[in-house]
Amino acid sequence: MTDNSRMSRLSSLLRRRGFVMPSFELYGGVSGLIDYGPLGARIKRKVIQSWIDHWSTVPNVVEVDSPTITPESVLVASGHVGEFNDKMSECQSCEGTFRTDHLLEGFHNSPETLDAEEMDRLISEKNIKCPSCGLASWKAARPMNLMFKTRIGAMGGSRTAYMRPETAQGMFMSYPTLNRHFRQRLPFGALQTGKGYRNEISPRQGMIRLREFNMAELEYFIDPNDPPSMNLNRWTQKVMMIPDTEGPNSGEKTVSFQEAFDSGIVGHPTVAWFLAMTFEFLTKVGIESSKIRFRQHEGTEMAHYAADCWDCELNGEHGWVEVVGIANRTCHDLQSHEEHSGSNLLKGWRKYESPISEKREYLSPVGSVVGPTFRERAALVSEALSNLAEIPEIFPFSLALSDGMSVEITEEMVIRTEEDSVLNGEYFTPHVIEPAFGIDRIIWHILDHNYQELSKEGEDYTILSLEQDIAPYDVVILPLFDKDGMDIMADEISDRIAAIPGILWVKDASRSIGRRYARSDEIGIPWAITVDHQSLEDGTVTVRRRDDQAQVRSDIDSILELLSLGTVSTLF
RNA sequence: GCGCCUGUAGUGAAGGGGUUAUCACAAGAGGUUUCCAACCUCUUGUCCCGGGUUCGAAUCCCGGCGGGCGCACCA
Repeated sequence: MTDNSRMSRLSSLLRRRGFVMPSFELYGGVSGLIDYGPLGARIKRKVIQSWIDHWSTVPNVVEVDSPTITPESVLVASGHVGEFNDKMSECQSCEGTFRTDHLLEGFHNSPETLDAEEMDRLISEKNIKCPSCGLASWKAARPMNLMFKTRIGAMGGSRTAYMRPETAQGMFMSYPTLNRHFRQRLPFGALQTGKGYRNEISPRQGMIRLREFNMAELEYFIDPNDPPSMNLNRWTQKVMMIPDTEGPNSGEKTVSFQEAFDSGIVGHPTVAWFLAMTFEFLTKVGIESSKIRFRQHEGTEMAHYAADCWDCELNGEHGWVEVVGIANRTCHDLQSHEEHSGSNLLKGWRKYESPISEKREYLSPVGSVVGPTFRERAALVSEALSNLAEIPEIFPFSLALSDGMSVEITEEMVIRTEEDSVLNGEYFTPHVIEPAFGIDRIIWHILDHNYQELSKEGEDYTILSLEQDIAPYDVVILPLFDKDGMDIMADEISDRIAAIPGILWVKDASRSIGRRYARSDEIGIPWAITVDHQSLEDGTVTVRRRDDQAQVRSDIDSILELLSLGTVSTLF
């Protein structure tokens, strides 16, 4: 089948030149898994490095690294196991698929607690009909588990585990370490890049829906009473924002980040700041700003952990695609981990502006009287005494215990005590603002937005106008002819470039010079150094700029210096 | 997961129950050439996998795997 679309030409290029290709093709391939080839792997590494550098400019952000294999208990607490174990029922006549517990709503108090067999029995007992075609013939309910399950330990004592569906849980696990590292002072954040896994029902669209994918996430822990904000005027561009259509600001807006926050489109100052930071990052790595928009989640599409979420979407050959989610996860994760683990290390400390001193009066039980009088219930009496809101003036009085009984307290059972307490602050569970980036999707859009199909002297011509920081090579070395000493000089220059840290080069000496320029333009090498006859005489070479094919001649020493500084463009 | 379409060198395609599967581009070696895919010679390399039908299957049939689109799903 002939497919002449721009997307298929771009995909062919990516495969042909070694950017990305299907994995395990020797054995037929596996859908949802891709390889980055020699050029793609370079780009991926550079994008991730740019991402780390970008977010590391935020004060109090550090990098961590945690395992991809995650014990089940962690993901039970985070809610992923529950969310992932939904049963699905499929209609036999129209093939509509629905969550089984949703079908059973109204027929059972807590349908989500039933197992698959009970669900199926209930479905047939109640003669539940398909919402789309109205018939009642269902296939057996099946669990839809989108996590890859595995076991830690080979033999009987092994524990159930899953490949992580997000890197975030690793950062929550590190919270006590981070809190200590930052000396208990919020806000602070941890970032992590790495693989995440989702056993998608039907991966599609090349690099867009993968089963194993590269994520980059930042968990920024804040005091909800004092959320950090930034001067948003640093970013002047206007961007498209689509607030929740059910919310008060519905309708597409084109606003600056400052305007978005001032007008309440984005309600949270830290979220607004992160939207702007996200925009800045994407444009820095070569995403076209006109193809960026932010869309707020509807209440119904919100993840189980989020109170508010903005997606950053990019427009490309696949339409608008979500590439970043900026979620206010509130205290959901830390609180849930606190409850499930019983740890008390997942708190933040909020110091009061001035200490609160409190004079408190209470009745202290006299053990030698209370003990013998109430025996095994003495502890309940002590507890009830310390919980008394007001101290009775008249004895004896009746004291209600937590077991529902009351006892009579006489004067000699207690001593009236006064205590001065000073409260300097309080513990609370920090909130988390999380920007989560899908690196593969971003890479696809970098390639898409920079893939230029041009015409040069009547012929098709392709340039990949990658940013210098993202390009797979910084420079290509081209001897005009591979002889007469030009070959030797090219090798000498290559050796000197190889000694510059962080600069990647490639030499190409085969076929005509025009063809070699075309080859390097096609894979996005920003600069070409050409050694010609004049080079042999005076030590100068030409530098060619990929994007407009302009050439300047300069001596090799200054070119190498500019290359190491990343300022070759000042030559033009 | 369902339905429709689909799978031939690195890429894009043509063909097709019968000797050795075709073309372009790309790639490698050599030649030529004083800066933008030129040209000449030579070279490498392909029918997704498994089963069936058949004297014979890359071709027909079935299944699997992969890809595209639609439906469903999508933290």
